[in-house]
Amino acid sequence: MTGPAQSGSRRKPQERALRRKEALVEAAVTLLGEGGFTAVTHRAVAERAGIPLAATSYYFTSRDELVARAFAVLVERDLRLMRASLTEEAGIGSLVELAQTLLHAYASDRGRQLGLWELYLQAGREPELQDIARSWTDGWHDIVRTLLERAGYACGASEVRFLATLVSGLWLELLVEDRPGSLDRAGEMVARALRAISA
Amino acid sequence: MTGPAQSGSRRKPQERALRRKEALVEAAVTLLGEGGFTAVTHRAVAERAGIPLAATSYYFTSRDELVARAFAVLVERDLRLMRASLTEEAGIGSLVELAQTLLHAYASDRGRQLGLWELYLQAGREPELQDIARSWTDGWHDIVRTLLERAGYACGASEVRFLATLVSGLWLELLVEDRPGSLDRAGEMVARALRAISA
DNA sequence: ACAAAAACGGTACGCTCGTCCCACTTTAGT
DNA sequence: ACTAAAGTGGGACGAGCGTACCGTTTTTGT
Repeated sequence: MTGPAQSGSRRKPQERALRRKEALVEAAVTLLGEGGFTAVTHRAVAERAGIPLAATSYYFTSRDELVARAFAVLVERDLRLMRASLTEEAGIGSLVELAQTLLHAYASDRGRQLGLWELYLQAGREPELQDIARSWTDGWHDIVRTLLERAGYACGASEVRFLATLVSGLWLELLVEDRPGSLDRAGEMVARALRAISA
Repeated sequence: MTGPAQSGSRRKPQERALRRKEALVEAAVTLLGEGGFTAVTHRAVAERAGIPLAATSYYFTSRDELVARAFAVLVERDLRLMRASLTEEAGIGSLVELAQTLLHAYASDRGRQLGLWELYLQAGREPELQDIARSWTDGWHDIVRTLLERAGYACGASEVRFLATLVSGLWLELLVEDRPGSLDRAGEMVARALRAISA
């Protein structure tokens, strides 16, 4: 029942337990990408992680907590991945190309991205997810900021928001309806936004 | 079981049946707004519509079909509402004010909007919903186009996409995380986008 | 060594879900 | 008037769900 693992701990948690808990979150993340929010069930997660069913209730007091944890991990990982591909390719080509690289990287991981947006949207209904959703937005804005700074653009908070929001919209539309030529048009729009900022 | 109501109909459907089917869709729309995608169950819909459970299976071959129908209705209604508030207020103030009016109207119907986006996102996984999702985007673009034309802006397909996508992103962010001052910042960004277009 | 706490895992409860079955009533074409 | 189709609705089935129970094993502080 109520797992004493994460509540009032009078002893330090064991190492294997931490690994198992991590494995559960990992399985939840995978399942979220494969089948969306509804696919993340206790049984599916347990089976995917190779761990008995009861363990999921032991490590997480509820399914919501497990989902929230998966959301947080997914956001963190997403931001890290974005930062990584950003530092790698900096200075190679134009910002537009970089944006396309980012968008392309996302398209290769469609299921995971859909799951992430799904959880983001869920945050609109469940206050417990709000903070994570905001941290995603904030992190993304930070990335856009450093990107603009590095390229020598003027970037107050307003400019950053402008570009970040546009790319988010672009990216979501690209993800849901993948129409032919969307990528090119996306690049075109980013270019237009950059012109608007530099002016 | 398999309802012969919508398949090979050798007789014309009865009027009461049509009303009931409509009532079911209406209930589904409401429930979607209240509790999101997962709240639209056969039982909940039937109860809300004041109709026995079995009827939901009679009129719709599956839950997915019911949800898809609700999605279509929601999109159509949403576009109509937007067009309406658009013709009403045209010429009153600036485009920025108009955008704020639109965004404000949406905020007043938060649950419904969240449900709509939820279904839009779901379209990324279920091909049956793709067409509806695209018709939403297309309809929205049309609205932005007439809006721009009326205000005397140059509006090729590129300009329309630019503004429409930006506002979509704005709008979603406003909906999920409602941070203080978001509305003002949204107006600011729309103004910037319009400057970018007119230039 | 020994208790206490943590970890473990098989199992079961209670519930809700989508869907189906089937007997019944109403409607409409002839 | 008759008959076949359409409509109706109570009930049930099987599956999957979140979660709790509880005896067992392992770890840990003393």
